[in-house]
Amino acid sequence: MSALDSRSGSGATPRRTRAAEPEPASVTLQDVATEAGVSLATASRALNGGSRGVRPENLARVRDAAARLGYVPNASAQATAKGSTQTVALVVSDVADPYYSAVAAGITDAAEANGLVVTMTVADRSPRRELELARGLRGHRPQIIVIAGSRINDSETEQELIDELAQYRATGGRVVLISQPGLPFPTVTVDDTHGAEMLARTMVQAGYRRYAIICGPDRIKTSLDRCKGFTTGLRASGIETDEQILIRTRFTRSGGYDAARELVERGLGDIELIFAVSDTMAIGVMTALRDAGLEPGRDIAVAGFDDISSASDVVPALTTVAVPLREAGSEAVRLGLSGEEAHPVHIPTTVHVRESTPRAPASGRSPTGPSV
Amino acid sequence: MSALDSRSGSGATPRRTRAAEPEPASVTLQDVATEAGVSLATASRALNGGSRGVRPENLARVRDAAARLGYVPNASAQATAKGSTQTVALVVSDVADPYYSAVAAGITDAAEANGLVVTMTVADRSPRRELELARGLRGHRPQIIVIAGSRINDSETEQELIDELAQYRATGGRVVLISQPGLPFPTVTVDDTHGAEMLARTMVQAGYRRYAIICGPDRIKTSLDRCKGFTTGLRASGIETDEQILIRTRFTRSGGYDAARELVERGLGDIELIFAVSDTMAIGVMTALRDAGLEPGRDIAVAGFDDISSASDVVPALTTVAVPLREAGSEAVRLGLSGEEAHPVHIPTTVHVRESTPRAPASGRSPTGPSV
DNA sequence: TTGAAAGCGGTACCAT
DNA sequence: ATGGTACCGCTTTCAA
Repeated sequence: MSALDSRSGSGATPRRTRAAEPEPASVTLQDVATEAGVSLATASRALNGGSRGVRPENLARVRDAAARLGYVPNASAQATAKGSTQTVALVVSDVADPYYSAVAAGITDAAEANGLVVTMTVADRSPRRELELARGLRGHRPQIIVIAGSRINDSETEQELIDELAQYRATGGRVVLISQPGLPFPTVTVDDTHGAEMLARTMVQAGYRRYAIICGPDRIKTSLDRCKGFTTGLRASGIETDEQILIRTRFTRSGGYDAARELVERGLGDIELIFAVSDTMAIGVMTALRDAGLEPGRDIAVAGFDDISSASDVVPALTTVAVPLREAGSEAVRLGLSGEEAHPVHIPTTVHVRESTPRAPASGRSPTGPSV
Repeated sequence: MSALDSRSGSGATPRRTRAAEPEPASVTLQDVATEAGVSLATASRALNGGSRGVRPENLARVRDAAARLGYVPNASAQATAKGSTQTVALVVSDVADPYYSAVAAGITDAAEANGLVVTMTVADRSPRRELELARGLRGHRPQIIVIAGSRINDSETEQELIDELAQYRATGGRVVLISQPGLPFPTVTVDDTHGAEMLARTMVQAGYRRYAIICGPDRIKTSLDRCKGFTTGLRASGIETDEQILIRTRFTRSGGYDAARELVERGLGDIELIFAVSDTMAIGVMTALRDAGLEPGRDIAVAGFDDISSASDVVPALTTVAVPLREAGSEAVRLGLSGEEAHPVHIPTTVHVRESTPRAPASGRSPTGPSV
């Protein structure tokens, strides 16, 4: 019987001896070391330390013991000892929203590919909550904190958030923002402006000349950018300002509905295409048109932005701009890991032409639409 | 100056400043204690220990110091010291899938309400990956591990997964499964069977008598349950078996499309309503009908299951059964926290009647449909 | 190579 | 109430 009880003072086994265990306690590295007949340090090196400097024989011994005991290293203990974790923290506004869940998917993809685990929190579209979460997350000492939210002008909590994140960064953390440029941190943004511009150019090429543009409140940057981008594209294609009508409404489906109804009521005139700055709004537009007896895609064309799944399910399928949110998510992780203090990274968007905007002059089918 | 620092950064890093500026290294509880002029122990009690047994004056001192220094407790250190974390681990098949993102939303809701943070991982619909993740997650010692996946008969990894989870549970962890009954752990399931049955009854009441049922492979439990539930409902409402046609296909949109086309090709006969076991399939069905020159909702009724967002965007809006996945998620956390070794918890579903199944005999609008 | 031991940032028991 | 201190489980010098 080897007398190598190196544990704390007492000669008794550290674990309970005979009493019934209320809590089994999980296998520790020390257990593995003992089982393998090596020291704690060696066991640690064998299981982690890259196995460098451990005699092959011992290496095998330790690995065997670990497997036999079902040992899993305690991540928290590793983190305290090393001073760094293997996690990336994510703050989104709402997981159930396809926009954010796509981003989250991209982030988990990239994170897992790098051996990181994602801790996800939901800010519920509240800047204050976002701040609280950032603070709490700091306690977990993640390698990266990614915040994907629709920044709204709220300078009050904004400064606090910046301070919080700055403090996190000061201790070695990396912050990456998604779609909320203007803050002093590396940012990944979707190229809304350019996407909208390309859509406009494509529509003009398809033969449309007179437009109604339905957008949301200007303080929502996403909406503003898409709106501006679209008009820029029209102008660049030679469409005059007096051939465009601009309507401002809520950034929701019913906002789109109401705007389209208003449009119909005051007379569509010779408008050929209605562009709504989000697919959701565009779907509201379609509904309103139908309710007014107009058939979208036949009587009047409609286009949206985002390429949500409904966009291709709707009839006629909606022409829109696909936003690679998943890529935006992965890119955020990449950016965080790379340490670059890069300028805003722009994620390109893609125009998808579908049945809601048939090629105006010709009578053929839509020329580009990939899926229906 | 006490020379006991052998850390990497050399002794140059001052442990405390004389005035009020934060340090480059992150603030520790010891820093706060020193700043407040109390012991580590007291600081710990003041900041956590429930403030019981700390003189109000010191309590304030410590809290002030903490705030001044921007102290945030190190979650990993707390976890190692306490032996338990404040996290719930979630394994989903695919975050981007609305089904799972809804579940995830419910879980984060409930978790955050209980002061827990969620670590989310994606199994990518692979049972093997699910197993690996479960193992890795165990290392984080979460309070609960929730697995939301579509269990498929894969007894190979299944046993390994059970072993892994059992080991986790043996050390005090809680396991909760969502929608994959049959495993020896607390489970939350959606009441597919009953929902389908209610849908059938509702449709019969609405006047439909002859049905086609399109379902997926029987090994997908969800599909099977819905299929069975529907036929049970029909039978209970007095619909004879020879008034039903059953078609088996893939559990996808194109599966629905193909099945409906086949149906049309071999003659719809006097079929009045097509029920597809998922909305996605139902949308495929609608497309196929249209392609065959039939107008869904007018020439023939269509119903689905899930109430995905497209269901209400499609025209005509799809009659379906809403599945409260978000509630299923919250319920899972509740179940995990409660410690009940409950029988499977069933989450009830709700029938939503919309335009795709107009009340057959009468000519009025749909009687129940809440939203359009 | 290997083991002993000093932490990492906290918690909690034990005297005082 | 408060401070001293023995851990928690693991990493990483430092000597041997």
